[in-house]
Amino acid sequence: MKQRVSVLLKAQFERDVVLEKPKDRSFGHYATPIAFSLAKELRKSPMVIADELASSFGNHAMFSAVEATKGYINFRLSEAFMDEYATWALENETLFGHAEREGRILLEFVSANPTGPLHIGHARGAVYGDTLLRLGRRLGYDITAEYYVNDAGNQIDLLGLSLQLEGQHSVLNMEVEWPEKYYRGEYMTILAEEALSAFGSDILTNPDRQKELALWAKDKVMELIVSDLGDANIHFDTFVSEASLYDDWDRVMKKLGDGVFDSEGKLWLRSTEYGDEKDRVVVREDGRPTYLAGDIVYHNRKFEQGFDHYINIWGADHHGYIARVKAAARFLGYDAEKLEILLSQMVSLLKDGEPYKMSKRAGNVILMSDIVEEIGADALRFIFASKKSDTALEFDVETLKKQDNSNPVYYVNYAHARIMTMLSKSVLETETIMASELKALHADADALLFEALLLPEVIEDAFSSRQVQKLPDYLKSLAARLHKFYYDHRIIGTKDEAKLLKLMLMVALSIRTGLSLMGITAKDRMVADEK
RNA sequence: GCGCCCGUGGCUCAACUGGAUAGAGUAUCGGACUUCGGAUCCGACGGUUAUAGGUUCGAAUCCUAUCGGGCGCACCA
Repeated sequence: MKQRVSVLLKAQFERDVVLEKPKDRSFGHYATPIAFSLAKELRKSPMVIADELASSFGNHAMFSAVEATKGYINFRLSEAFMDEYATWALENETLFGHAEREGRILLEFVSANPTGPLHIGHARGAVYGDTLLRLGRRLGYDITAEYYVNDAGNQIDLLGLSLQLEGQHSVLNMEVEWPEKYYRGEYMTILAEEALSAFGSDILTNPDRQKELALWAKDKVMELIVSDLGDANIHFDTFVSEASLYDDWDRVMKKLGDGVFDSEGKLWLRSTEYGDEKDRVVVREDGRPTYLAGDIVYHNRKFEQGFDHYINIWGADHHGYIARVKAAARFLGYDAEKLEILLSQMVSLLKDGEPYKMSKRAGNVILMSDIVEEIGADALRFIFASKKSDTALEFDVETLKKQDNSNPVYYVNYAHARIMTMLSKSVLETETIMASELKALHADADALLFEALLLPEVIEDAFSSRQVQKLPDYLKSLAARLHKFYYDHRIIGTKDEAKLLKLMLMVALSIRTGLSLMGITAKDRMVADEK
């Protein structure tokens, strides 16, 4: 909708036009401050320019009014235009918000180590990534969701060791000496028991079988992770194993060319050349590759697949890592601009205003699965998508359990359910409702219709700015308008029933579509939990 | 010490990326049910946008400095 207005204005004014929504809707639906930027050039006051531009506009079917106010030019969309757009949307639900964007994007996110179940920090990155994925796909991009599995390196050795010790300690009741760092938690006990029944006790006691145990365990842990993600409606297209990449190492190293050099018996990446603080070790003295080596081969693999754009979502604690990976991309001969790295910041949970207790059982972390169980996947997704990903988030789980308007998921769902209830109570046929025209609406209905039609531009804005919180913000505001409208105006049994129900259908469509882009299924009925 | 992120009513967050009177929820106080779901709605209270300068028609947003907080500064991932 904004797109169409923008194109029209660009043609009319023969230049790019900034289009915004007036703070006060009584001014109109859209506005442009173009007169301010022309003022200097034309040596005239913005007021005069705005007046001239507005009056030169003439009549256009898309607008019912074009007016200049205090230097702004305000546009009011015509009812005919909005009715036509709404009718199209209702008849083409799956196309509503679609923008025919082209381009193949590789989106890598979560990529948590296969050494334990997902915690709450992973969950934020997961929700952020999956929401971006859904938004981008809606716009038409061809996006592959990828998970990089770090199944090589020290942490896998440590997984094998930890699991043996756990087995000796809690399954075989042996005395063990714990190292300084090891993996722990309920899942380790369960894995140890499983290992015992699958392979016998030797697997838990024989140091020579640690590696074998580790490789078995990381697959098990991955199953756990995939299941946790699935519970939140998050699914990946591809999983890339770090261990499987090293066969390619020699070839990729040659490709790095001058980007690497030998010193002190080690191989270094000359990352300072591209702004990194220091050069980084890629292969240690003993010949073992560092984590960076894997990431270089992995990113080479990404680029060789020829996507148009690459997005990585990393925990904010990895921000220092960005420079070296981008440097590697350039040494490999690729455009580092195509590699976009987004950060997802820390999460801290509260419960009744107090810090959420990390359970010993879980291994002193807050598990994603525990929170999903406590507040539900919908609430988790909604709240995690509600704040800019690159700033720290703090929220209280108790708020998300309430069933009133302090809980945004409830509030938005209730708006949808209200509409569904109205429709079921009306005697009108769908055809009658759809055949009615959205015209001669009062101001509240007009405002609600316009709000409902904004979803496509919210999707566009949220995806292109990578700020997914714009979607939940919009849904809360649309739901609020709906609730108020419902309170102020009766619909069933009035002479305007058909067209107002068509308006309701449009609002419901935007809510349902918006929620689905956050991986949440809109509710048709609200059922109170039994206490 | 260096780098990245951040600082907006008591609390949790917005503000169309430089635009009109800085908006929601929560908390507190006060209202609205013979009507489609009151799981809702309305009103009041609450702000020098951390501080100080600067840039311009215009700044919460951009620049500089200071203060405060988080994260990082591995041959760990």
